[in-house]
Amino acid sequence: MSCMATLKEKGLKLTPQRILITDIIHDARGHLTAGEIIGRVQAKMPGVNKSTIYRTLDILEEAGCVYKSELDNELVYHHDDKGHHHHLKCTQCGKIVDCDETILEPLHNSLIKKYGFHVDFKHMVINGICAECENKNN
Amino acid sequence: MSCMATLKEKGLKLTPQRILITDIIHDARGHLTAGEIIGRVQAKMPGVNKSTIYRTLDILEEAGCVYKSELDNELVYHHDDKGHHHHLKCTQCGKIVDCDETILEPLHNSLIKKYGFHVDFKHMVINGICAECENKNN
DNA sequence: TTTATAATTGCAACAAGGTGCAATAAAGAT
DNA sequence: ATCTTTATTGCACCTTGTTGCAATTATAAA
Repeated sequence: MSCMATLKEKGLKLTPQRILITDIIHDARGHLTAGEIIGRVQAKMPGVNKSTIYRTLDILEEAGCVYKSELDNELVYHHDDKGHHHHLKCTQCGKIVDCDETILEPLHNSLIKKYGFHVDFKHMVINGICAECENKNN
Repeated sequence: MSCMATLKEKGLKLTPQRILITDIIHDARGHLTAGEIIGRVQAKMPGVNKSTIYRTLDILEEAGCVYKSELDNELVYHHDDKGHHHHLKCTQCGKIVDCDETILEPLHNSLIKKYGFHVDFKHMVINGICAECENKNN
């Protein structure tokens, strides 16, 4: 539970809402959409406002406790300690395949060389056509 | 103006609204946000509803006349004939650097090899830290 | 030129996410 | 245990984008 400690170090207050939200993300395996988080929070603590939840998620993200990415025009969050990985999303069948981080290393390096640009490659979502759909199409 | 021809071939109707929207994207250099398009359309033809505009943009995208991408949680559109390129967006200073398509070729190939996944690499937005900000930080 | 028909529009309502502000509550000081 | 300060909450409202549906209009046929 170092998330709480991290927040405290930043001079942030440990409110019941924040503790609950952090616990929910901790307990989840894989990612949760903002909507799922809102549902789970309000099930345990009715009356918590969605803006509180969005704000807390932003704080946790900035503190490095949680990663935020975008899937299907929805924000998704997951806890730090699952390791970085990326999502290959098939725009035809909707299937999502996880792929590991190393595949983006070469791109990372060439962008630094050519543009001095340091990419933030955490849980990217890459759209395209998966192997099965590609076969069906041909 | 082959956009209009393309729409006609698909059995779609050439309404004044569609013609205006298509012209505006044609006339623009670089990309336009959805909001900018809505503003320009309504300046020339007041009363056109935003849902008409969003729907037309989707149709034009599916017809291959226009490319849609996402910049800063906003949809941006640009006309076909500017060629593919990508945007490197600095999350610190907000600056956007265009980079050319070839830089993603190796990734494209390795995703096909490892996962059989055919990435749709049109006008991606890649977040990170630009050279200048990186220098300032150190 | 009129008519038939299917596509399209505008509208109203909705969903996700974000923001300014007054009321509230956590945390340290007394 | 109480007070003070400052962060945080909830609220109401806003923005971008989407959707179902009745009214309208482009198009092609008569």
